[in-house]
Amino acid sequence: MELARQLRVVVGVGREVGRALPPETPPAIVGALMALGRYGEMRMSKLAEYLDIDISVTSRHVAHLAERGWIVRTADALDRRSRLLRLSARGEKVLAASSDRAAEVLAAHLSDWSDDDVDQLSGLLERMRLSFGDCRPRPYAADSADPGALAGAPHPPRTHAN
Amino acid sequence: MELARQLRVVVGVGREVGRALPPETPPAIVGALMALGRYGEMRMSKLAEYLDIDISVTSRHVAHLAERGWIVRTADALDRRSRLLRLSARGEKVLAASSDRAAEVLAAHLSDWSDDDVDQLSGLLERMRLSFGDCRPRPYAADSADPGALAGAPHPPRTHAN
DNA sequence: TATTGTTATACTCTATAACTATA
DNA sequence: TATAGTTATAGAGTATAACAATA
Repeated sequence: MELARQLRVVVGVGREVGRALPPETPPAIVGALMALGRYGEMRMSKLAEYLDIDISVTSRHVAHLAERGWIVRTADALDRRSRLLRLSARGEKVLAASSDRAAEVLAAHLSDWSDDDVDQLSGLLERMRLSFGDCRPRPYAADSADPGALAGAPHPPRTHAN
Repeated sequence: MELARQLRVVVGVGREVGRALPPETPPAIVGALMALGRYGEMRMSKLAEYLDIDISVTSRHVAHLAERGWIVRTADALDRRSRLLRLSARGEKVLAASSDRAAEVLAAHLSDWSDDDVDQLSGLLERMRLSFGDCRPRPYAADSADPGALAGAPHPPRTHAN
């Protein structure tokens, strides 16, 4: 599976794009902004799912965003344990600036790519994301000799759209 | 440029594949093994270029590989400052095991992808790598007002293939 | 009792700078 | 003087575990 090696390579490309970002908006922060900008208001657990990182890490990123006034947190009427997160006006501006910078770097390196090529790659990556789905670290690393662990209802019922 | 956001996504997928690797072979180490397995014997600076990381980081990874006997280092007769790196027999085995594990994870998530789809994505990623070329961190972050910095012969002459 | 989110801690990975040896 | 590589140090990013508040 040659794809495995290519994936390591893409991580390198991601680093390169990240290096071009200003210090105020490191890659992980921009990733959080992008997720909120693309999918709109959501709660912490959902953001962690989009970012494919543990919720504890997400919590720190969100604190970082809130300290700078880039997001607003409103109470979730249906579950007072959590709050809903969305970009503020300032957050939108920071996101736009970061996205523009990232796009510049990509455009500079991909100058000989046609729009179709870029769209094709983008589409395949989006599809790959969907194929991977929610794949954050999980407490079980069980091999096949643990029939009960995954049975039953591993996920709690969702009481409202999020 | 939607592609910028997709790139963050791929980084997440890379993490997911990395999480499946055993602790003895963390993702960065597997990346080094893969580069040596794919491109064969090379010197440190060339490996750093493939991995898109600073040579100091590469030095530590290589030390890690050497301590475990996964590579052999032979003298470079044309330049005694550097040594040539290549996989040992044990290194080949470790690489094979790691690649297999990574391939398993990918296959599990991409079970509904056709071979053509995978090849297409793999090809586009390879092309993207070539488009980015050598893009490790550089000491100059100069904007356009520095005409002399990049002129002349920025790279030393290559006295032999590496 | 289970779940959401927070905090403390440790580990992986990478970059910068100072240094040695060789070209 | 310049380059290849090493080591020390600092920082970003993430995972694990213990915890508080709510369901």
